[in-house]
Amino acid sequence: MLAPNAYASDCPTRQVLDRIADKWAVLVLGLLADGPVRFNRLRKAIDGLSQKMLSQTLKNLERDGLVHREAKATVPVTVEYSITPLGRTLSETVEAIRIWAESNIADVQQAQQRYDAISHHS
Amino acid sequence: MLAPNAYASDCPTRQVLDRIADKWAVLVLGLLADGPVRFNRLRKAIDGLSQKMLSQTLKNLERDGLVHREAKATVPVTVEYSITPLGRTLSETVEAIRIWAESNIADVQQAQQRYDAISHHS
DNA sequence: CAGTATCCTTTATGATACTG
DNA sequence: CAGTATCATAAAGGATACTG
Repeated sequence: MLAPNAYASDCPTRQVLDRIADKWAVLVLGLLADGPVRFNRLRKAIDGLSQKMLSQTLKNLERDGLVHREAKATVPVTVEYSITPLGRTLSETVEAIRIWAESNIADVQQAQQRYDAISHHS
Repeated sequence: MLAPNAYASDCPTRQVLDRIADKWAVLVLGLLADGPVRFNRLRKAIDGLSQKMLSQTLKNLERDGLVHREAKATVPVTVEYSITPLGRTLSETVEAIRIWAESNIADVQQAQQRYDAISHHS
């Protein structure tokens, strides 16, 4: 069996990478990892996320089998999004990235200041 | 000490997340994790990556202290990019994502086909 | 409530040409 | 070789209005 080569553009792995390389998807998945959340609640929870982008992000995540959508026949309708088992396995590795970011933000910012100070006229 | 909240737009952690949520950055970092590589070699190694995007990506990675740039005074000049210790710690967690993608691509594709089959007129 | 549809602006990216 | 500069275009995203 051939190992996929993520450096080739026609590799399906890169499609997955592209989806994950989506800041909204990462943040949505992170929230859903803690339990089911309704549409508007997600929207309010993630600062700067527009309705359009949320809708689009959720649709992609659902299509990829990472998130489950359940509409309840109330009036008005309520829709609950939850993470799937597959999505959960992904969210765990993505969580590692968030933790890295939180742990190393100081180093990164320091590097940025050094960089900006040395000519590299921003 | 306050824990950063990645869901707030003004959180520096989200800046890091945004950088990582960049498919080219992920791919470049992945290649550099295996050893130093010159500019044009990187360009050829990553399918679909234009000179402009590579240049931009490398500049960002360097500014964040994740990648080191070293110009050698040959004629013509050769520039070698290498991963920094900080970059290496990140690349290890990012590598987990690539592995996830390669391991689960089949499930994702199957989910996509199911999704597309059920109305959801693409 | 949970979206969709449309329009419009901004941003990202590609192509090309040029330089130390 | 390793870029930068410029222009053109495509894609992403926001605002607003509307719907089941």
